[in-house]
Amino acid sequence: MASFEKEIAQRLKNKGYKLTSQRLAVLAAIASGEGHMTPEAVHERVRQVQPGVGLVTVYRTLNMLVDLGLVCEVHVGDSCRSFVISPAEHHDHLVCSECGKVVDFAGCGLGSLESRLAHETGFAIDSHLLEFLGRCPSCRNG
Amino acid sequence: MASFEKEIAQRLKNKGYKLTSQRLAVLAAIASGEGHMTPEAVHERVRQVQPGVGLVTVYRTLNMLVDLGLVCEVHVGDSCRSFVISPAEHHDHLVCSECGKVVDFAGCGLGSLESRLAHETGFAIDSHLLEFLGRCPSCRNG
DNA sequence: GTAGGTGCAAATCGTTTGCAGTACA
DNA sequence: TGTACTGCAAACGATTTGCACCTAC
Repeated sequence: MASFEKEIAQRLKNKGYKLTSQRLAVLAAIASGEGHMTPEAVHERVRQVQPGVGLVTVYRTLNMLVDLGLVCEVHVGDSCRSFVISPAEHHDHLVCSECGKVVDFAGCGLGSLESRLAHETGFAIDSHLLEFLGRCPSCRNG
Repeated sequence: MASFEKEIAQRLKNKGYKLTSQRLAVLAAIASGEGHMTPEAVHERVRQVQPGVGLVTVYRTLNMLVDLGLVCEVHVGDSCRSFVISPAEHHDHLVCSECGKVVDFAGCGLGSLESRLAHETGFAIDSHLLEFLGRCPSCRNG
């Protein structure tokens, strides 16, 4: 965990941000969650550790973390603005429609489709958003 | 256009909805737009034809049209809730990050990835959301 | 010591709901 | 003619902003 914090501190410093206990708490809250979390849910979890933290701070911190690439948004399902911890590299999401659990995966293999589309439409493609929606093993059995 | 309206009227009737001038205007507004449109933008365009139409009606109509499968949502980019005309079959989107133009495409070829993920993670995959973000030919040259 | 971060309350934005009048079937 | 649709205003929830105090660097 110490090295984790050091890594974070470094990334914050690189962008001119300061490392505060609130920011660590927000990050820890998201990291400890199994699935995507709404700002509200993050706030609730943060308060269990640091009761004084305001919802406003959670919002500000979330925006900062997205800017840093430490967390990313999930779109699929109910809420349009939920957050999950983001691995450094490009990845996509597999989301459980019942419990909200999120599994990351890399190697979406969209390269050839991307080339085909670029060729057919003339678009210069920069990025993509890919999310699968389904039911995770626990929810299938439950 | 007449056959277009007849088709729409039929689909509305099938679900027990009535065909009103406001609904046609909303649909026409979205259909005439090149790209994805926010509820606000749809409202503005509708008012150019029928000044009296309220934003509330636009919202209600959009929900109804999504329910009918006549329009669908776009997630990528700035706004989380924009709408485009939807072809009947499953399709995905290619969105221009500059002008907002949306191109539909079918045959995303995600079947094998889906099977692989289902096998590796144990998820029962129901659906997916795939959107490419890039710059369209006009915006590249402009 | 200073710039940036925090927390509160209030403002703001997007969206939905209640209700009386209106229009389609 | 009756039921569903519309439009207004008001309510509502989520997110942002202003400001005084506090804290990491």
